[in-house]
Amino acid sequence: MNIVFKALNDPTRREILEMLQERDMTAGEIAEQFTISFPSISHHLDILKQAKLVIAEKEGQFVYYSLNTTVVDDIMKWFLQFKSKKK
Amino acid sequence: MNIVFKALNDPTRREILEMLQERDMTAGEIAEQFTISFPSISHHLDILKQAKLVIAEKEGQFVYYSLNTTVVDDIMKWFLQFKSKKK
DNA sequence: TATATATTTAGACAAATGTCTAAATAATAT
DNA sequence: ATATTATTTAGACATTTGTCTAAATATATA
Repeated sequence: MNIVFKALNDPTRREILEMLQERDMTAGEIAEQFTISFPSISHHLDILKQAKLVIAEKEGQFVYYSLNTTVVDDIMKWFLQFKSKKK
Repeated sequence: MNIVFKALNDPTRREILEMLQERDMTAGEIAEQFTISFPSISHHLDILKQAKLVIAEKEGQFVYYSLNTTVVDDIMKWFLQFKSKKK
């Protein structure tokens, strides 16, 4: 859980997640959308991967990234505890 | 939104939120539950307050902290975008 | 007024984070 | 085989973060 919140605590990484919600993309396609360097984006992707928020699949020389929504479900469950209490 | 994810990115602060989900507590009561110093807890409470995740109300010499669930709702909405897409 | 209690503020410091450039790895094309 | 393209790894560096102790502020009590 810690690692997931850590991964979400960066605007670039959250934007990557939003992009991947639209369609799967290669590392290069993702990096093109930002002004920061390719290695920095690669590092962000690694953090998202560690948190299992994204899945990476190699196809030839490209690496396709896609969203892993099951972890999003887990986070949602954590937040739901704050809704259950009757006021 | 940035400030909220930042506030959530710490296990102590998340634990404070879970404690406040049970009942309102004073800064001192909260601090007692942890091994870290009072000033550190005070700092954590300040970050939660900045994110509007908690509300602080002074009563005499005590400061009561309570959960602000409306911000939790906003976060949930952000996560919901990842559920809407049909696969 | 002086003292005790509750909490925050200030300043220091080590560890973690986000960024960069340069180099390495891997696959494809000439 | 060599060059090109896609991506990651390594190392450096400035900024941010979480923690601490000491001091300050605010309220209540003797």
